[in-house]
Amino acid sequence: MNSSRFPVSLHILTLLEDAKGEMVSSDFLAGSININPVLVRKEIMNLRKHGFVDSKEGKGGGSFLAKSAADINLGEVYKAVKNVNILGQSKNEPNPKCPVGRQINQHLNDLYIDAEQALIDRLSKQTLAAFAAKFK
Amino acid sequence: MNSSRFPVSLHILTLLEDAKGEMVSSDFLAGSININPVLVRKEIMNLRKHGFVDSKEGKGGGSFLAKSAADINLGEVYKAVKNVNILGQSKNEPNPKCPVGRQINQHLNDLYIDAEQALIDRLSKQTLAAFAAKFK
DNA sequence: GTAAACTGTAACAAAATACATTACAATAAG
DNA sequence: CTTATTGTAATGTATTTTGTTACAGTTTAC
Repeated sequence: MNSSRFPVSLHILTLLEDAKGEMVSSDFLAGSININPVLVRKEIMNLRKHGFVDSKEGKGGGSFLAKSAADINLGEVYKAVKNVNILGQSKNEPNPKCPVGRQINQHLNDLYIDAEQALIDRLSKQTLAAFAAKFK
Repeated sequence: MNSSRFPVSLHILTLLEDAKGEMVSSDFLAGSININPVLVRKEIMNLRKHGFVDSKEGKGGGSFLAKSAADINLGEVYKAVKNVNILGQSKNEPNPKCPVGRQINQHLNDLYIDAEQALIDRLSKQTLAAFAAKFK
């Protein structure tokens, strides 16, 4: 997917933590983030798939954290949300007749995995609880 | 700019290191990377601006490394190329009436800077020379 | 039991971004 | 003076991201 999924997801999670277990509607979330409610629901679908939140349908429904904010770290959130390579896509097909072109995707990939791990390690040091506490 | 600037720049630099100081034309580079020569020249403009390469116009012209590959590390290359936030853009305007919306961009930004620094630190451990040597 | 407030999800539209192409002036070599 | 090349602008095309509309399904409350 896209480029603003992490900020959107973190914004959602922060609002849910703020709500202290109260149901929060996708319309309310969308209003704070200032994006379309359908996008919020799509993002919530993903957060739910990863066990961070749960939702209740019907009148008075909405979403809420499925586990304590202290048990969610930002590295996990990042992993739940990222699907593109951090250092840029290498979707193109380099020239296989060139020794560099032939091997570069493999080497880039190795580099990506290593660099991204450093990023995730850093993010994992911060919990959602700690992040949300900054808004107090 | 875009998502494939880092791989393209690194591909260029690797080819130039491979060429051992010989001039390499943007057409040749574009052929290995399999993108348009104009994009290569634009990327080279940036690499030149950052002192990694130099170019010579006219017949027989092309580009070459402006300093030893041992003195270029991948963190520098990353910094020369990245202009979007690593964790995604937060270009949108969250609702200023919401306590979370009002402050989130500042907190996201702090997080970005911290996380990106971890990434850069990791990338900085590898030189262009070491990366290019993998293609031997 | 039906109206209201929601979620879930698909289909489509619009906007933004990235990438490619064309064109051509300027430069340098031979 | 011809040829190969960079530098750069302008424009077109494709891809990706985001927004919108629509509506079926679920739950609540009266």
